[in-house]
Amino acid sequence: MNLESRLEKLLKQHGLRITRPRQLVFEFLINAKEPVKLRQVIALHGVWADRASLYRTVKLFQELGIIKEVHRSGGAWLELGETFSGHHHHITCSGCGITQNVTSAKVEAQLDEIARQAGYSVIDHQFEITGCCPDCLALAASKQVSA
Amino acid sequence: MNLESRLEKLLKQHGLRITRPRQLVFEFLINAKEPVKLRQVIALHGVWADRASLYRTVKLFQELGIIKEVHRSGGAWLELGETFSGHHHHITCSGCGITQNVTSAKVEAQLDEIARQAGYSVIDHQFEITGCCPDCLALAASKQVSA
DNA sequence: ATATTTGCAAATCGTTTGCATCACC
DNA sequence: GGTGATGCAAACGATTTGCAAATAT
Repeated sequence: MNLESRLEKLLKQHGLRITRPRQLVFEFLINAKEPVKLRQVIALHGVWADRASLYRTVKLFQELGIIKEVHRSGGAWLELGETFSGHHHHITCSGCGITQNVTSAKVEAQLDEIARQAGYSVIDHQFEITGCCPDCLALAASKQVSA
Repeated sequence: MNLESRLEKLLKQHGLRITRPRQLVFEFLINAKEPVKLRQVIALHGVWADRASLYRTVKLFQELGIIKEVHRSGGAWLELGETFSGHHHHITCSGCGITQNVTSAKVEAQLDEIARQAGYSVIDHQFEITGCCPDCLALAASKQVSA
C-alpha cells in the first residue's frame, strides 16, 4: 500500500477527513526526503492553504504520529513518523546541510545498556551526528590543492 | 579556579564587562544542576533584571560557549557549556522529569565509527535517552501492590 | 573619561483562537 | 442534516530593537 493510501486509512480510522491542507502537508513531507523546519511548511500559506489550517494540520499529525519532531541544533525539525519512514537517526553535514538517515543496532543496544545500568527502564532514545560529508570533504580538499 | 572566576576571566578576554544580569544568569545555571528552559531564566525578570538584558545575556553566553543549548522533546533547554560542565549527554525520566548526566566512551566511539563508515569526518554528536528512573519505577511498583 | 550595558517602551514575529462559512459523509 | 474543517481576522505570547540613562573599567 502506498503512503497516501495509508494516510487516508489512518485518518478515516480516527473519523477524520481527507482535506486539501492535510494532503498538501503530507505530500510536502514525502518530497522533502529529510527533516524540514515548521517555517517551511507554513510557507505554503497563501498559495495553497491558510496559515491556521497548516498549524492545525501539523499539530494533528503530531498527535497521530504521522509527523515526528526531530530535535537538534537549529531547533525542532519535522519528518514523517516511524510508521511511514521506519526507525532511524540522523547524520547532518555542517557544510551543505544535507541530512542522511542512519541506523545502528549496536548503538541502540548500547544506549539501552547505559540506561539499564543506571536503573532506568528505557522508553526512547535519539542521537544526532554532525560532520562533514564526503562531497564537502572532497570539495575542501580540491580547493586546498588549487590554492 | 572556581567557576565564577573563570567566567570573569572569559568575559574580560573578550573585552566584556561583569555585570549584574550576567552574574545572575550564570549563578542560576550553576545552581540548576540540570538543563533549564529559557522561560525559567527569563522569569528572573522584574525582580533582578530586565527581560531584554536576560535575553541579551543568554544570546551572548551562547556565542561564547558559556551556555549550550540542549535539544530534546519539549524544545530547547539551556545548560552550562562543556568548558564549565565537561562533555556529557543526558538521560531523562519521563515520570519525574529529572535529568541525569551520562557519559559513555563506547557510544561516542560507535557514533564516530558510523560517521566514518559513511565517509564523514565527525565534528559533533549528541544523544538523549528517555526512560523511567529507579525512584519512579519503585513508586509505580508499590502502587501496583497496594491497588 | 568613555565605551559598554542596562532598563524601558515600542515594534515585531510566530502561533493560537473564535467564529461564520463551506464541504464531506 | 449534521459534524468536522476551513479561512479570515483578531488576540496573544515570546522575542527583538532603538534609545537615553546608568555603569564598569
